[in-house]
Amino acid sequence: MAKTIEEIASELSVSTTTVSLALSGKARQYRISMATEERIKAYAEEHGYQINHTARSLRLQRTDTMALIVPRLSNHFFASLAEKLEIRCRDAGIQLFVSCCYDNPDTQLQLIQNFRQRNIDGLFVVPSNPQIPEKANRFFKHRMVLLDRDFGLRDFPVIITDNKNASISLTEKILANNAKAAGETEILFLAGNPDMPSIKARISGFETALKGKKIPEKNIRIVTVPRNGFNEGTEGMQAALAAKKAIPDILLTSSIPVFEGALHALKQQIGEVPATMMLATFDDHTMLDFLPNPVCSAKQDSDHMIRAAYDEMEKLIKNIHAPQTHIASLKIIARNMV
Amino acid sequence: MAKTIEEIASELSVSTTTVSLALSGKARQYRISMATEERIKAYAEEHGYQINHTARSLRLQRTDTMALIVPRLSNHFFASLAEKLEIRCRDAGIQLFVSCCYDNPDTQLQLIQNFRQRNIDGLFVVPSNPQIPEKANRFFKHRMVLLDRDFGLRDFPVIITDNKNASISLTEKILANNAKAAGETEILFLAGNPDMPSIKARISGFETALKGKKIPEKNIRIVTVPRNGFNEGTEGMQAALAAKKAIPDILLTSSIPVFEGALHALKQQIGEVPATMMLATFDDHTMLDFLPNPVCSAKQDSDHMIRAAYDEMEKLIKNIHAPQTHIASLKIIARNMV
DNA sequence: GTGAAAGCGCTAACAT
DNA sequence: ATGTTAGCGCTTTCAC
Repeated sequence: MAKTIEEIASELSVSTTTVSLALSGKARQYRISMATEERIKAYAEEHGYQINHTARSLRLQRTDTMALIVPRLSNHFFASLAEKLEIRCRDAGIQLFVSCCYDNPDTQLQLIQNFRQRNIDGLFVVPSNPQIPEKANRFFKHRMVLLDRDFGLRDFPVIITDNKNASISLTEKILANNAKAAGETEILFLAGNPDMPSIKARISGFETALKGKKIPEKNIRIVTVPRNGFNEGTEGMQAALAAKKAIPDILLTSSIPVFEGALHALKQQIGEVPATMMLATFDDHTMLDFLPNPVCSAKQDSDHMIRAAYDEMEKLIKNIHAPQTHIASLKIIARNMV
Repeated sequence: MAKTIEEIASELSVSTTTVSLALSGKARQYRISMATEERIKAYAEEHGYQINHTARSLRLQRTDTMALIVPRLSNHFFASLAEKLEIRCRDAGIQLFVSCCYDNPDTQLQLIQNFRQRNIDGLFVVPSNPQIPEKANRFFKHRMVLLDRDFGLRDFPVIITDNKNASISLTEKILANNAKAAGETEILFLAGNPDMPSIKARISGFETALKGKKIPEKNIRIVTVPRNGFNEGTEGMQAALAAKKAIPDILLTSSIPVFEGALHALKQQIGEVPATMMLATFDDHTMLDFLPNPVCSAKQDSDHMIRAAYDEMEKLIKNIHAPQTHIASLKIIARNMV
């Protein structure tokens, strides 16, 4: 084991108070003499003293630890959130636990309980259903910031993106580039879990944008799948192709994994992704730049989201109860189109 | 605050010993009566008792906490490692800290010190240089598993992939599909930080595979860049194009970010990624399926790596000092080629 | 079958 | 300017 404050104290024939104060930089405040302070610091340095954070946490009732629960890290958007939040926390002296719940409410609840037992100071969570925050609140009296999904819980800070408007922009952008006659355009929106508010908003924006666009009702299809995953994207596209022989001219997807799954199904079923098919998706990925198709994506502003999320958490830590909903705007990125 | 064992004890007029034993499932072992055990458990349940992990950790000198340090989570390979390791740890009752060091040795050292102070039980790290493990070992007496990079430190468990052989396979695969005459084939390998053993092995495999392949020396270019990043990929490709007017017929890259950066540069400089250019990269990505080019990738077996890593850590925790080097094999995935 | 008590390492109010 | 000490909540040895 490493040296303790008590050992240092006895070896230097001073009290633990003195050592503690010197090492925590409170020497001035408590009028420890410069000489003593220096002597202690030098000795600690020499022997590689490392504070025991566990003991400190127990005493201070604060662990300088927070947690982030996301569905998956293999979804680049969440990985990016995690990366940025971890760095933001670290800058504040907080270490971050990162967990994946696969959008399973039971797993999420278990994680929350686990984090409660570990006395984390705050929780960032992408809630998998509207009940989670209420339940979790028994444990974290409002030391909780909700990310990415707005279930209308105004009692907590919520950080989301402007999905409806982005969906409108995305749809309009792609329609503006559509070479086909409106009457003959087949358009398909493949959307993950429609119970999620973010997905609801994306669908709603899509419908809004299509109003009065002269595309016949029968040519517009919205296929929802239970999750925003690759397999679900594949299955959704298979189902869509089976239901109607026509291959869509325009494909929108609600996330990158669904996008990938859908294209995978296309390759499987018809041997290729027709190069003229217009593609649009929520979230962004560099690889989209290299597809031959016209591709349009809606990139979330994860920097903004994390900044807002941490700011809200700081308010909670300071016991300021004024939860705000932050709506970050998305950026539409178009490739191979005007 | 939540109820403590002491409160429960006094409210039920039993001792803290009894409560502790009942709640930790050691009632049988210590011959607590069934009746008492049930009474305590029911009471704890009813009042939502949550163990205080901090206090427990202090007492047990064990936090049931580990940490993973990777360069970035925005690199899908590392995100995938993190996701899998977190789940593996959680199954074992361990919660995982995940941190990004951006391959900065100072950051990495700071993180390691921080984790030492937090008394984590074990550290998984992608070392950013060969000195890190030695330095970190002052803190973690061999409770450390090294991932992805083999600096030849046989004193620690190391989990890597068989980069050299994969590089040979990758190169041979793409050459076998090369339609051009060997004498006229321009081949470029764009490789991230050549100080990293993984990159060294990839370069070496590339060179080995090219021996006796009749491609003239002057047509083979290896451009190294300081990091396995997008920007570095872009700059590397720009440099390659500037140095020689010829656009390579075959492009290999050492990672997905470099791959993306390189293709980005191509689009910028010559307006497109020629559809006949043969592409090969280490690591894998679903999106590669959708490029029009012949594309070949070497996918790491992250499941295997994480399993091995955790097994090695378990040995260390049990004070079995028999560090092994695990070499996971890669899978070559070919698209638009035979 | 159950209880008393020490002690993990730290902080900070209070005493000197 | 520095020292004494209680106590954060838990586990476990030893005593009864």
